[in-house]
Amino acid sequence: MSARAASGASASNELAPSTTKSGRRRRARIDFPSAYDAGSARAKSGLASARAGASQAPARAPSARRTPRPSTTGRAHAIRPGMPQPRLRFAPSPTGMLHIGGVRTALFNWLWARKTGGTFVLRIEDTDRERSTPENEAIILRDLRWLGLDWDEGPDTGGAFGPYRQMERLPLYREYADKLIAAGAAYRCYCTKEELDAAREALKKDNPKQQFRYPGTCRDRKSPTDRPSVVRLRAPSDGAVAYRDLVFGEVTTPNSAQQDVVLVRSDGIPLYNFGCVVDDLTMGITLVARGRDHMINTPLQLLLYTALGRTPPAFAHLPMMLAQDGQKLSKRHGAVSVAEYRDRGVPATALLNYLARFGWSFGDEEVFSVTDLVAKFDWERCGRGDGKFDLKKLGAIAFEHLKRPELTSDARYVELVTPFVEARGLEVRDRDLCQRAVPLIRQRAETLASAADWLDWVFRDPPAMDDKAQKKFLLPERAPHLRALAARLAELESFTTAEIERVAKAYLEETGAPIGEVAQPARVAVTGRAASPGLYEVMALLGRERTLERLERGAALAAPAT
RNA sequence: GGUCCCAUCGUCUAGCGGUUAGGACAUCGGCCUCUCACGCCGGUAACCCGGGUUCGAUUCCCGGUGGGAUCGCCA
Repeated sequence: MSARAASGASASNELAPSTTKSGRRRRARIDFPSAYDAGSARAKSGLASARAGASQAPARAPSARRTPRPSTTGRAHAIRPGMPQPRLRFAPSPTGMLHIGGVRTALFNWLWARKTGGTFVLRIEDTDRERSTPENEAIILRDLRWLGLDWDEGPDTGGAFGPYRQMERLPLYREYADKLIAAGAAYRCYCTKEELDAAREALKKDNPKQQFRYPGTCRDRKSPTDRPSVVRLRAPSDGAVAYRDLVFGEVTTPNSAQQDVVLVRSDGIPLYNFGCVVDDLTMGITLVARGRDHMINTPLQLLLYTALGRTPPAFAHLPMMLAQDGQKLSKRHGAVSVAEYRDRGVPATALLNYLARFGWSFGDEEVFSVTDLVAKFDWERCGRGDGKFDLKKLGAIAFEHLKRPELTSDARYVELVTPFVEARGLEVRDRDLCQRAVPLIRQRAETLASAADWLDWVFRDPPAMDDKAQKKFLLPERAPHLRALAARLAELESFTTAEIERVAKAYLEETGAPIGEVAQPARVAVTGRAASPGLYEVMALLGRERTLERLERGAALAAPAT
């Protein structure tokens, strides 16, 4: 890695060094009693019951948890004519930066939407009023745009299913909460948070290992009071919920694991699980793809769909992306915010490529353009094992994207690198010059920041002189070589790489000077560094005037006029 | 502790009953070479353990162990 860094000057333009860890995967499986999983017309499991509402899934799946292999023919998520247009969503909470775990989730949803011709919805889950801010929302939108993950419906673009911010949909939650209460699937609870917290603490003191469960105080309360109340789910205690995850296969959870969770706060604002269900329902979401950390919420949400008498969407959970030490990815474990990678010069396409390969694979292929990804993505190729984020691998992918013209054209490269060059206090006045320089540095930069460093001498006049390089190569006895070379180059008819090389070779042959005693000093004179693209290419790029000027200056530095 | 999930090189992964267990990153050699790179060649390196099923398990089943997720009027 260190090798690709600009050796001459600033060193750390590379992505951090690091280590990573393991992960594994396995085949996936799909379909669920969802109206949207097209495949086999799976029975809409006995939903619809209101009372203690809950689908009585095959209470306790016998054994066979690991579903067989997905049949090529009956893929629940297969694209087939006649099925409703897929509607996917990414529902970030504006409580912080957009981080790479979230981007991975957004990406998979986006890929599927784009691949199937479906719709990608951006929904802002801002019901945590303590932490949500408009600033964070703006940052999330900005970063998604930078990544190119465009949405068809969202808070800024609007759409037929809006509004797209949960705080603007409060009446809807109230309506659905009332439905649940009317159906007996939920009830008002007047217990205060303080009372419950106290009880929770008491239990913790008594029996730390036991899980606190709402005691059911208000479950059968007959007389409403004037006190503030929350809406609680009347959770069923027997039976089980089963669904077929597109990635994990069949998942069965006993209802005994459920609790009378709070659905709506006393101030009328819904909690995650409820708002999420109401929105996915009312926004017509057909497939919910999200991180595995949400897998625990799915059975409860399924219970809610059932209680509401509605068909749930299909679900796909993605394995977790952990930090290199196996811990949950967070600010404390390396960079997690998208903005950070962008600022470090990782091209968006490279970040997307890396993230797509995380939990998804396509044979032995490692490098994909976004177009490739859209064409090749498939839930079936998603793995199940959690993985660890590997900065080095991201760097390698970024390098490939920057190196290959088919992934980043010369013109595109110029666009991408310009801000980084300007950040160094330089001006890219001559775009054409920059574009001609790109081929010379492609195989040397892993990030755009590094690329800008490699380009420094192209735009800085005179070039910044590296002390060590100057001391080592611009020796007094080399000055004559530089002057002689300059003199010969001055005579050249066409100042091209081939001609320059011809003249240089001839000079070496005639004088018998070791190439190292001429080329290295010349390189330092012309670029200010001991490491650079090929000397002849560099000179041709700079042109005769600047080359001669720099050779003379180098000679002067080597043998100061006395 | 309850519930859910996972388990192939250091890392990301391929594998879908029979392979010398493949690729990529990383790492170690070498070649190429005007420097640095790129590239090329080669090396080290993995099926968590135990039972089944089977003529044959990395692959299927069960158990164990290990790891992760989650148990809030957060999302």
